Amino acid sequence: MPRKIPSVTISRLVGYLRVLTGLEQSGVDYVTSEELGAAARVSAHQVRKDLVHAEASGTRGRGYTVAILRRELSSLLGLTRDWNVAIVGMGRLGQALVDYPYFQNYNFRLRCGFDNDPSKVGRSFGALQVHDTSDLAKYVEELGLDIAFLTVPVNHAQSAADALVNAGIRGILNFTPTVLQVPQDVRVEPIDFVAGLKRLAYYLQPAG
Amino acid sequence: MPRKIPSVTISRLVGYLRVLTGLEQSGVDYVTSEELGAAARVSAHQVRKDLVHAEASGTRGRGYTVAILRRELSSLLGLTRDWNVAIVGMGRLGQALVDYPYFQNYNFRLRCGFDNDPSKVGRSFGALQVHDTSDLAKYVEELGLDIAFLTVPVNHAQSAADALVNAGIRGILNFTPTVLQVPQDVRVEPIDFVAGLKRLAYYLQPAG
DNA sequence: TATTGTGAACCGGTTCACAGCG
DNA sequence: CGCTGTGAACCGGTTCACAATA
Repeated sequence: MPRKIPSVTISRLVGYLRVLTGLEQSGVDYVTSEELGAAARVSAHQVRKDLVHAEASGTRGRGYTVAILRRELSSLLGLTRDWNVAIVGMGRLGQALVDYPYFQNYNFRLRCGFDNDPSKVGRSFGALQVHDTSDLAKYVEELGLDIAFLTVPVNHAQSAADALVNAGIRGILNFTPTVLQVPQDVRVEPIDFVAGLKRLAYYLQPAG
Repeated sequence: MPRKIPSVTISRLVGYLRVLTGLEQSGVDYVTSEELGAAARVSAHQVRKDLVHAEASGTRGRGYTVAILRRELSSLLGLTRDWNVAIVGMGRLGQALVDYPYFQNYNFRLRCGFDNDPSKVGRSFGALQVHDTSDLAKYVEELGLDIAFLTVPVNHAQSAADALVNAGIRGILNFTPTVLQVPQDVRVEPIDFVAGLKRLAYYLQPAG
């Protein structure tokens, strides 16, 4: 029974997993909470608490076994099964995401793109075929789409999100600078460049 | 004297600012904490506490004056002055950011790009000229660069960050899936697609 | 009367110190 | 002996109820 894990812990677990993947590729066998924390910029205390939360365990006196811990976190985070992904909005950003190289690992499968611009529908970008947004529900069914990258212009963001929800998509990676209004059973992860920039601006101020 | 504002509050203030900008463009004069909260998906209590933190104030019985509040938040967040921005790494993603339309508002000025690929140095993407990464310090000085978008391949991310820090950049919008190690006086805001996706995967699991 | 502003209570994550154990 | 695992203390943000006020 997976106890409730704080969302901020989930974020950090994602970070640890990345470090572990690197370590495993480098042939490292064991990590201590100290080392893992240094790489992820988190205290060793925090690392241990997080890992207990995740029901992962190490060896006292030696540390955590990289391979085992990596597998445990992968599984906890749901990264052992395939996830079918679509790009909604094939503008500049959507196109750039088509061959963004870091999705390949981790079983995220880019299945298709959507756009409502007739000049794009039917085309392909790289290996990715573009369908008409009005056929969303059909392809969600056909390809078993789980997740959408939302890369439409801001003013279409909410209506596109509504369409996604109606089509049965439950996970949205929201690249538009908006707060989407979605039902509770739909999860939105914001990827907000503009918000990030504004936060930077605040902290760069002399008195920030 | 600006008291210490929690970083999570800063993030929400950025959200309120966005809503306020929209409201002002729609010609709305007043907002209540209730309305502002609904739009930003935050409780009205929270909105009020945050705004007190930000030393912004409203009118009892009526709400907050949109124009005033917008100005107060803009100023608090450091968005009244210009910020000079460079793109470091002119790959697919860097190129897509060149004409990402939502930076234009808010006084963020894209000044130039950097790359170490000779075939890109000297070229322009849109209006953006690309310089050699080894000339970073020179252009930081010359153009008064404040902020860098880091869009290089992962394996170059840390060394590029080091170069940025040495050149005097104090704010980095980190688009690479890595945790950068930087001095305390440098601020990094992560924009991490892959981490976002992994979080989605976790929450989309049946028992997530 | 409607809505802000705030002190107090609450809650939950973080830190700490140390016990547990290989 | 070294490092994990954990109960307890701490701290800070969130929630709440209500007083203040336009």
